[in-house]
Amino acid sequence: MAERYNIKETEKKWRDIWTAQKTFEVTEVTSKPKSYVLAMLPYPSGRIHVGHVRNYTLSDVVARYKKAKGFNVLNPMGWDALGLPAENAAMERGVHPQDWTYSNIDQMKKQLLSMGLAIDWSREVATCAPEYYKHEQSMFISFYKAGLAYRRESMVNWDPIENTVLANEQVVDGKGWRSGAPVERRKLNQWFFRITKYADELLEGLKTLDRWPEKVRIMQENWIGKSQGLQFTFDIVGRDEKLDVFTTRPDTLYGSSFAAIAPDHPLSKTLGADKPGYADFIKQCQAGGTSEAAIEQAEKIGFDTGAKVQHPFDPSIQLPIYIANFILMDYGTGGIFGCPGHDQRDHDFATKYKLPIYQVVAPENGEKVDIQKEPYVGPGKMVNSREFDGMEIEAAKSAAIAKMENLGRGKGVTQYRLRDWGVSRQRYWGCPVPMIHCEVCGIVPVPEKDLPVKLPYDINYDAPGNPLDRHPTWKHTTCPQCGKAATRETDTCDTFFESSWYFLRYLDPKNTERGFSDAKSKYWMAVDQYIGGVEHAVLHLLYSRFFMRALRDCGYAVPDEPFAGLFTQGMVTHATYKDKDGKWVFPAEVTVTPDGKATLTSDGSPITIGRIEKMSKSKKNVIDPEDILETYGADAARLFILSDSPPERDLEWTEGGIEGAWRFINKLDRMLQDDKGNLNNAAKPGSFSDAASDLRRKSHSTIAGVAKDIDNFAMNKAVAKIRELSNAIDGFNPKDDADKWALNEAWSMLLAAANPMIPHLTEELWEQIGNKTLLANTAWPKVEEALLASDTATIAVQVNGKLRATITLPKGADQKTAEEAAMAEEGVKRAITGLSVKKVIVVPDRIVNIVAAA
RNA sequence: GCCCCAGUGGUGGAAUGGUAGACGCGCCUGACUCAAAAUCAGGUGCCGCAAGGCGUGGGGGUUCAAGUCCCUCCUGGGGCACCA
Repeated sequence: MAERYNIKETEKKWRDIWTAQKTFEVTEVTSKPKSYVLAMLPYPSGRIHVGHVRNYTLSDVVARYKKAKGFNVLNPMGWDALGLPAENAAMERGVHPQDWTYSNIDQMKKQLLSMGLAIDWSREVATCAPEYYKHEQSMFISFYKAGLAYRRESMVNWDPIENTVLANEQVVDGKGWRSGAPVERRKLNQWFFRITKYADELLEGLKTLDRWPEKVRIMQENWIGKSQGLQFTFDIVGRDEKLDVFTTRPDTLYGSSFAAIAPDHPLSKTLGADKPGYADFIKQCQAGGTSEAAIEQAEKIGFDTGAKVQHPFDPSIQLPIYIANFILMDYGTGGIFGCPGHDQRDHDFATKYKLPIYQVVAPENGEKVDIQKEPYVGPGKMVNSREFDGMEIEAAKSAAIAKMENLGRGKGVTQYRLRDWGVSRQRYWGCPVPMIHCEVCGIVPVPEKDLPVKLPYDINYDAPGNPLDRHPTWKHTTCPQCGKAATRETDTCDTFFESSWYFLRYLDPKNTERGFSDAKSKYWMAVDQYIGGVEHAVLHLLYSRFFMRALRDCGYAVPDEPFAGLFTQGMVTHATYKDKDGKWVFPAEVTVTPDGKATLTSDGSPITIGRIEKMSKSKKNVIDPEDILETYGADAARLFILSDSPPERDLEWTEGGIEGAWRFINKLDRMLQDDKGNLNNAAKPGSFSDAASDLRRKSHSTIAGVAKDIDNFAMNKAVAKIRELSNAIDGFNPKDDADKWALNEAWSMLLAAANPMIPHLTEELWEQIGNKTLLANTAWPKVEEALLASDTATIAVQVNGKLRATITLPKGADQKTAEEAAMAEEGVKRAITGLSVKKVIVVPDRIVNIVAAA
């Protein structure tokens, strides 16, 4: 009996060898094609979770496979180390954010190392290091000089729990994305990045990203939110002021019955301030949007200013101007014209304030619509619209825009939903904005030679708000221009800043002069395969795309699109458990019997099994990867994660699944110990037995199939093919030297194909079958195409589309042969008894379908 | 409300319009064992003793042939949402 495979020792042995030999360290090699494989960098929370394991296993499979395929593969890792959790830990536990972060990095790195990842650790980056953020401060200044970073007073989303500003993207359903607290609106001076300058470029660029998931492209497209329409000017009756409005439905202009402006529109005060009830109304609008209930009810309210505008096409028509809470100041012009007949919101509003509702579009099929009851928003032709009558909607839009342009009152314009990216955070643990406020000179960038502006270490959290702002000395400095006393900007940057360019820093991590050299960027960029969670579909991925364009315009050599290929993995889920008191319980504390009953392991009390959900700390349905790696080893963990679900779908973590993977690891080792004496790696024999030929066909088709599956991210299918080959090897009994040669070939190919998934075991067995060089450095096996084609084909025989028999014929047998063989089958004869054959369809080597009827 | 995506055995999931259920989990039978675990051999979509019939969320359609294409409905998941 062979000694059982020692997972722990063997896995460590190979990791040490890879490290010692610097197997995965790379430099720019022009003789090979490059491949940049990148997993989204983790936040150093201190412990890896199963989602990380899935992410890095996927990127590792791709990296190892690409390396075998002859690519010069860069697969780096780093830490997204700035951010709020470190400060929360500081406040809760009195540790310093920096110390907390670095100790977390140490712990997490140990865990990652135990996964056996093919990472070039010499390029490791932590974004909280001044050596890192120095370069983004330099970029910030470049952006400022290029007009891409600017400061303005603006309404911000204020998170009252975290005491900080949130980006629009960080507000989910009116609540802070982390705290869950209802967001308030406050006015503050804030730094912004002018992402809107690239709105159209970012939209157009999506079309070139053919290796991105369709879903992510659609989400970004919606986020950018391009709409074409007409902007025009209303004259206000009896006043000099004008009202600009934007509409995507200029065709419905003759159906308008009111105009409306946002509560914070400049005209709001001008027209309304002296009217009774105005102040109350404005107060009511501001309340709306802060409280959760108000957001959900979202009732439309309006205030009649008493002022009127003239219809641009017919000054005799006068429309009342309302102030309405559903108009947004920061979209379009902050003003609209209302056409209640063909817009739901306008209809709601008109109904409430008893404004007239006119029909100007009629369905073409003559269907009657009751426009007073509900608006009609479908296709049709114009009615009650004078010169536009009879036109299709699209034609009427063009005609209305043309007419307005001729009148000199407006023009066709494009609007975007995308807003500039607010990057200011009133927080300590972030990259300091490298700016100085001087009473004389205004805002002055910190000179390049004074970078980085480092965070001070001696801070305290005794009071709420920003520790930088109340630090006794840090913010006091002198103006670089006039030399007078001045103060530093105390805002730090949104942490999405760091992750917008980290993949460039990996290319040149030791460069002290610039963030990265142009030459290295030209060699490695773009990232060939980026892998991470779909939760970053808009935020991180859009910011990174913006960053490339901004850097490009500041003279850096970067491609417009940072990520040529993107793969978004599914979540890892697990059943949830509650004890008899209704409290959540960790899976590790629960024993589940085969009949599906669960008890608390410690005292045998009953446990209720709940829904299968995304792993989350709050529901305790989490598995600690460290336990798994310790118990089953890295190979088993990796194999299980890859084998069950397609990577883009959710993966349910099950005890049975990980055990199955672990059994397979041990089985492979046992099989090899049995086969060891039966391998022949001498010269290739001239002929093979039928059984050996079958095995060889399986070996070669596995190599071809696994390659295709990995290329398509169908890792579960690749694993299935590897198991099939191992089953074929298991069932093969070599009888002569040629058989032994075929068996040796099968083992070599099995190990090569499985190496990206289970690198430790395959490396070990590779050595045991007599190889002197690392499998990690071995080229992907060459497929003998001739072997893939079998010389016979199994053909299905159907009668009226139902399977009645299968026949085996030589490949390429002609239609007549196939038809005759099919007709000779008992099952076929029986099925056509009493019927006459009308037609026979023969698809060579595939199917014969006999169409028969009475 | 709008926009995506997905519904296949007990279960995770396979299937260029051409033999539905590969591969795994679970389960059943057997071998080994005093016994159990591990391992090994075999079986396992449903109904039926069998012959056979029925089967990819429901209904309709295209086709010699539909899990796959088209229409429609249902269910689940995700994204966006006073965006004029």
